[in-house]
Amino acid sequence: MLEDRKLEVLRAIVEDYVSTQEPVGSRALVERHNLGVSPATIRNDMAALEDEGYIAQPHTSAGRIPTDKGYRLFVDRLSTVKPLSTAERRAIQSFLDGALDLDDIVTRTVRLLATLTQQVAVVQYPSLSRSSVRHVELVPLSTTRLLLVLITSTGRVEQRVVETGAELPDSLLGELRAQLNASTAGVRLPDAAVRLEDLTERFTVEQRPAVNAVLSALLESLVEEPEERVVLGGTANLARFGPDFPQTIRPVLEALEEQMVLLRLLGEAADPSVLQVRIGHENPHAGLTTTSVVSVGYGTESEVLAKLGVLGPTRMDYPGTMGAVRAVARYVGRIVGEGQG
Amino acid sequence: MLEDRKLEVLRAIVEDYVSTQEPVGSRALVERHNLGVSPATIRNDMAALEDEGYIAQPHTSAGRIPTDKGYRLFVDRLSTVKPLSTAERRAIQSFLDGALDLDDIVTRTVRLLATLTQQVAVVQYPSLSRSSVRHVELVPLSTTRLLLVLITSTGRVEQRVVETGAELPDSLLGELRAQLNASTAGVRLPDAAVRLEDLTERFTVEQRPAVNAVLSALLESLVEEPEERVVLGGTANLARFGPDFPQTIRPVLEALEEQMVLLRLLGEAADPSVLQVRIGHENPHAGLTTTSVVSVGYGTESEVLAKLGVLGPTRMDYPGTMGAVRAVARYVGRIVGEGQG
DNA sequence: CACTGGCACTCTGCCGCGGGGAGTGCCAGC
DNA sequence: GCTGGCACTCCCCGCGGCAGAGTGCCAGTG
Repeated sequence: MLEDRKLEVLRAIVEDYVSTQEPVGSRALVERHNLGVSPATIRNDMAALEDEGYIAQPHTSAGRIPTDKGYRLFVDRLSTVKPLSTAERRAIQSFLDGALDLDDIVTRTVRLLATLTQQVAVVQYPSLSRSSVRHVELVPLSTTRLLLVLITSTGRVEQRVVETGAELPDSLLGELRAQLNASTAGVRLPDAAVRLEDLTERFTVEQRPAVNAVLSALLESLVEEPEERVVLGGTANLARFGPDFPQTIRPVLEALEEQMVLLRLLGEAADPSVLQVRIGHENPHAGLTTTSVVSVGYGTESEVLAKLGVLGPTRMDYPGTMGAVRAVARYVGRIVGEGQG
Repeated sequence: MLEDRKLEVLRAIVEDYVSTQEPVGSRALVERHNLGVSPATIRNDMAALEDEGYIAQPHTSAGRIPTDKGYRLFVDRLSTVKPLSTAERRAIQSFLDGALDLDDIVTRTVRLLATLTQQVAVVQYPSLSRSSVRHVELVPLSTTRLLLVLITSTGRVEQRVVETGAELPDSLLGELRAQLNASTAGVRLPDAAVRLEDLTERFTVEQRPAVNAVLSALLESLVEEPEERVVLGGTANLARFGPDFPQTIRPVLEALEEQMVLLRLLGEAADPSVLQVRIGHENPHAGLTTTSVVSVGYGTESEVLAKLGVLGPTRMDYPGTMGAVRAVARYVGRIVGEGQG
């Protein structure tokens, strides 16, 4: 009984603090939530919760605010993901259905997430390594330079300029193009890299330098998993961060400019198909300790292709945000999945 | 003599205000700049400048700050573009020279501009309409869908999924690909659009629906000049905007999320090869009235391919910013120009 | 034993006050 | 036309006091 009420108190504190953004005291707590006890009793519980590190006082004789640990408990045990309203679901669908190509899908998704959650949205492009080769194209730019274009099953297009060193006649180019496509089309990117290995031998010694230049460029595109691109939106919502502003927002904006940081924010979940919540200090970046990240993978049923998520102040509406992130991920996954066929 | 000194006073006010960010008074003015007169004299000049609308007082008995009109005069007649130091020039060069492809060039440029000016940088991708067709590629996705890839002379790649409606056998696909390339390769984009017009007639009536689907998709890519993409960076520098923060930064962040707004910010100069400065209310966007934009076109000697620029508070170092923007534009123009060959 | 009401205490936020300082406008004088 | 001087205005800052909110503790009660 006692333990239960303490948890209930913590839940109430989190909810009130999230909605009012002000430290919450014992009196206000009993008034808003109908816990059937007096403020004094609540005070005892609060003292205990504070001892255990779930809440804290900004100053003596102020109300309590949740700590990161408190939010953690709230997310893990005291809340359930809030499903979206049907109106919201319909809005998501109609907003995403008009998308033309991959760029468009990603752009729309990031906007959608941002407006839905009123926070900063982050969407990663579908990963190369988990998609397969659709087509490889070689386009001559000059006698010794050509453009290598790699098209993947997710609709992504990678391009790269290759210096062949030696001259590359059209006939050879055609042959090479045919060979490349024959041995890689429909194959997973990492596997395709393997297939390239013995391709050199099918060409004459004179041809090899140029061929090898192309091959190694393609290999890099395939293997290096170059720049896993990340797009973000809704930065204007940072303005809602709070009054202790400039110090808070500066490092966040800086962090958001670094692709690497964004990738790490989304990354590293044991099972990426499960909603992941990183709260405050749990984040892998020093500038984001007053910030929480809600992220999840998206893709087909069998596979996660990339991740998306939302970033906001630790004091955020976790159930709502988690619901929105999960719902958007499902829709996007479905759409990207279709493109797979 | 008198007029000259008044201008000198205005110049001094702008410079001091930019560096201190505080209203500047008559005493401080004579101390820092060695105008050979007394504060009382300066006060008379200031009163005149205020009457004419070049400066204003935040409150009675405070110093003066420049108005938009004051900055305008400063930029037009009282300052010269400040050339970069050789160290800076060298840094620009080495930073941009490592670029691999067009994406990379643009990304690096935007970072460079942001760090150089300590402000928000905006770079537009080289325009399609001024470049020419390098290659058109058709890649089958399914029996009735294919991916159209357009590669331009600036290294840009446009992709689009086409629903052909009817089935499109490989042989026809090859024929169509050949025809498309034959009639458009090396041609300016708008001109290429014209060349497509009579292409339909070379195919049989049964083939035409599918062919036309492809043609119209390509036409759109060529003509519509779809999404002239704009990239920005250095948003963290918004944190330096000032203490009257949240109200100021919010609309700016919102404006920066709109591609259309960014385009208009850069756009619409009579001669885009000349540095353009938009000060405060001169901007075409309501949220950016406390903001100035310094922009200029970049490209080859004969042609402007796109624009880039910097956005910051009206209270900015105009000579330095203008110098940096101009220098970066020149280097980028040179690099993009090389790719033209 | 858990809960309650009461009480004393602490700290914040806010208001009004007053002085110092910076800056101005004006005027009389050189 | 420039200058020094002077009175005036207004902002900013620190101070003290007061109300309010919240706490911790304690003694009392079912």
